[in-house]
Amino acid sequence: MLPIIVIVGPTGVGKTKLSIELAKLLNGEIINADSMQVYKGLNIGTAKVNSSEMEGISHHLLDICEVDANYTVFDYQRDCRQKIAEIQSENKTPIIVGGTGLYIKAALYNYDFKEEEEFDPCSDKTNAELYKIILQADSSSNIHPNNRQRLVRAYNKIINGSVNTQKGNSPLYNFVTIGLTTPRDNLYNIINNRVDTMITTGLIKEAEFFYKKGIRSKSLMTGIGYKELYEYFDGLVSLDVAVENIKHSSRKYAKRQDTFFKHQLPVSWIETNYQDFSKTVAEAITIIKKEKENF
RNA sequence: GGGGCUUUAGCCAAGCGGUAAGGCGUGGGACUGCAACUCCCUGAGCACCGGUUCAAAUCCGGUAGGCCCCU
Repeated sequence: MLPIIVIVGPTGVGKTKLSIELAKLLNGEIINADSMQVYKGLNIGTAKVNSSEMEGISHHLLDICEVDANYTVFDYQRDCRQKIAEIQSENKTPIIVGGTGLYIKAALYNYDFKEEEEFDPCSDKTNAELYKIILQADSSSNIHPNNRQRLVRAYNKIINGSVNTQKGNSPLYNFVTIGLTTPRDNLYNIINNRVDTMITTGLIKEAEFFYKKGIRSKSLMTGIGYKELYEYFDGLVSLDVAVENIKHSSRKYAKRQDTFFKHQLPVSWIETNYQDFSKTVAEAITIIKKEKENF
């Protein structure tokens, strides 16, 4: 049996295309690992695969919740593990594809999440106070004292009785991680052009549909492409500025993805060959075969 | 031809005699519940030449570029 195949890389490098080619060659089924593509209706802005591009390959964890749902890593970990089990029980190869590093890592490694009863936003505590409490509970914590979001999270873990003294770095599955990459300037060009294309192919309408319904859920207010257009609809910026902001957010996002994958996952990198994509596929196959021997 | 204003990092910009704020971008990094999130780190010696002063981006003179007004 083949190991699980994981395909990562910044937005726009060709992960989707590679995943489908590999699925065809390796009897695979694809599991989405993109935190925004789980939402129904966010299609253009998230560059979601459409049914004709799927070429008959089964895709999982796409469109599994409404835009106003509050889907998190906790849910993803559970759902992804379940899909892995299902696919493997049919003797097929799970191919996890996506840009959300945390989701992938939480699914594949021993990350422990517990169902939590209450969430304390800590509005009565300063960062310094939270930091102090966290250090007392876990002296190895490396959360920065300015990172309120993480401090509040860690504090809640403590009051829920699940102190993270252990770093989750033990993989629970056999898997190969293939990272697609391309030089930074090229990536930025691709991103900029892709945003222009999204705009001309209906991103504004897609976002406006939810805006008019008055929906300001997490997905729309944090998803790149949507949050910037909401500012435009709100009359805060011009359309041109909004589009520039989308490009800018996308570039920064791609950079953060690079950093995460480079340091948080055991990635074998391949530079995408845009002239002859079959060479990219062949390289991926070579890596997978080599890994298979090691198992 | 005459007069006034202006010139600080890739961009915006503070500084008004005592040894260059800040923002943006860029690059690097962190990462167990908003992760397309959140957070951290990262640069110049002040257009050029000369002068005054213990000390000049800051004052004076000249040169060059920019902006504006007059003839």
